[in-house]
Amino acid sequence: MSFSSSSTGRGGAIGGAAFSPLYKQIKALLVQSLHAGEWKPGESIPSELDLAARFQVSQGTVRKAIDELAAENLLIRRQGKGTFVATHHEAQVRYRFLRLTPDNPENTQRAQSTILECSRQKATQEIARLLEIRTGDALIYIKRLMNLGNRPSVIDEIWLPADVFKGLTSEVLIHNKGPLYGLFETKFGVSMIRAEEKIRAIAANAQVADFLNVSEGFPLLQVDRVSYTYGDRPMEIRRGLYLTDQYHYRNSLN
Amino acid sequence: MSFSSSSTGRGGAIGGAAFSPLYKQIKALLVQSLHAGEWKPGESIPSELDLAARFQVSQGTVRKAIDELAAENLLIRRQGKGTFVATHHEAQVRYRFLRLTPDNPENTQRAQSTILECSRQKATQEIARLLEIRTGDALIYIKRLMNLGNRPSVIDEIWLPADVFKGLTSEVLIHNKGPLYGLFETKFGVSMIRAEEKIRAIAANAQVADFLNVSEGFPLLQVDRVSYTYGDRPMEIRRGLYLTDQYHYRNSLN
DNA sequence: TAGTGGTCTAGACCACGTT
DNA sequence: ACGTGGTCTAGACCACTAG
Repeated sequence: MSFSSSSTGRGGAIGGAAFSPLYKQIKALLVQSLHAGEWKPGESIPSELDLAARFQVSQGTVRKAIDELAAENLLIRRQGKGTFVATHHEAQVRYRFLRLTPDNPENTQRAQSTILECSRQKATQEIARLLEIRTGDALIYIKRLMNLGNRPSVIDEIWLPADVFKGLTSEVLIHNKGPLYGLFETKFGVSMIRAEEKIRAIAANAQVADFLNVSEGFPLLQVDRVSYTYGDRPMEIRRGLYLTDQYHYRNSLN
Repeated sequence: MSFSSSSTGRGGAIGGAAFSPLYKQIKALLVQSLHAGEWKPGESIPSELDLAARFQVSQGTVRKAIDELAAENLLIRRQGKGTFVATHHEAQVRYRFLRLTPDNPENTQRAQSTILECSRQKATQEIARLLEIRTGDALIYIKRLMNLGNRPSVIDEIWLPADVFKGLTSEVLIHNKGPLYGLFETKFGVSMIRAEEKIRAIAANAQVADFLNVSEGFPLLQVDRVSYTYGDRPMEIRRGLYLTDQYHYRNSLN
C-alpha cells in the first residue's frame, strides 16, 4: 500500500484532515478486533506476517502498531511464541491494578476477599457522569472486605452498569477465585485496560473503623478509581479505603 | 556495522554472554554522554544522521535508541526541530513530579514555597541505605512549606548528599524561582529523571498541624520519595505531607 | 526444522519548522 | 530550500520456542 495523507486509505478524516499514519490506523483496527472479541484475553493474535497480509501493509507497519499496543499493556509479546491478548487472570497473585505493597516485602500478601454486600442501586448524578450513563440508570453495587496477610486491610465499594454486568450476583462473586477483573473478562466480556485514580487521606468513620479493626478517626487512604475498557469507555467506579500502617501505595514517576 | 551476538561490538560482555542488541548499546552510550554533560538539559542533541555516522550504525538503529530514551522522558523529540534533553525548567507551572491536583480544576494552583530550614545533618542508617552512601555521611537538610492557591498545603523535608550539593544554602533556595529540580540541574548538574514513591495516610502531629492550619490528628498524605539521576543513582530523599481536603494525588494505571 | 518475534540495514518519501 | 524528525517498505539475518 502506498503512503499518503489522511485522504487516503482507512481512517481518512471527513473534513478535519488530521494526518493519521498508517500504523495508527492498523492499531485502531486491532483494537476494534480486540473489542469485538475476535481474539480473547489470554489467546494469541495472528502473526505479524499474517496481519501484514490481511491489512496489505508491510510487517514493519504492523510491528509498530503492535509495539504501541504492547506498550499500553493491551498486548503482550513473547519472542518465539507469539503476541497475546493481555488478561487479568495471569497476573493472579500480583493484582495488576492494586498498588498496595507490604512495607516489609517478606510478608507475602495473601489476598482474600469477603463480599459484604451486593445489591442494586440507581446511579447518582456523580456516578452517572463518571460512567457516562444517565442519572437513575440501574447499577450493581458491591461492597467487600479484603484481607492481606490475614488482616483486614481494604474496603472496596464498587459500582457497575447493570446492563453490562447482568447476572452478577453475590453467589457469582463468592464462587469466584482470583481477581474481580478476571471474572469480568470471563463472565461478562469486559476487559479493563486502564484506570485513573484520585488519592486522598481521610479519617475512618465508625463503621469502617470496625471492619478494619482500628479506632474511629484513624487515617486511611481513600482511592477513587475509574476503570476503562477498549475505546476509553468507563466501566467501573470504585472507592477503596486502604489501611496503610503496614502497607503502602507504591508509585513510579517518570 | 554488522549485527552479531554480544561477542561483537561495543558492550560485549566479558563472559556472561548476555545478548545485547546494538540499539541498547547505542542507548547506553547516549546516556553516558548525557551523564557526562556533553549535552545539557534544554539543549538539542545531534541529529539522527549525525549520530548514526558517529556510531557507525544505520539511522534506524539510532532511532530506536532515541525512541526508548524519549519514552523514558530523558529526551524529547520535536518534529522539524530536533531532539532535546529533558529539563525540569520547562515544566515550570506543571511541576513534573508533583501529582497533587486541585479537586476543582478551576483553582489554578499557584505554587509558592517558603524555606523553613536549611541545615546540615549526618545520614542515619535508613537514609544512607536509600542514598547508597555511608551512615554518618554529610547531608543537606531542607524543610519547606508550599502554598497552593494561597493556602498552605504541602510540607516537604528533603535530604541531599552534601558532597554533590556543595554550596546549597538557604540564600540560594530563597532566591530560586521555579522548581527545585530546575535549580539542581542549573547549579549542581544533577538531573532527576525518575522517582519512586511510597504513599500512606498519617495523622498530623502538633507542629505540622500548625503549619497547615488544621487540627492535630488531621489525616494527611505522606509521600516518601527517592529520586534518581542517570544510571539509577539515588540523589534525593524527600518526605512530603500533603493536605488533601481540596487536592488529591492523581495516578494512572496501565 | 519451522514458525514467531527481534534486530538491522538502506533507501524513499512525508510532515514540520526555520531560513 | 533545507534540515529535522516521522513513516513506510523490502529484505536479510538472529534469538527463542516448540514439535
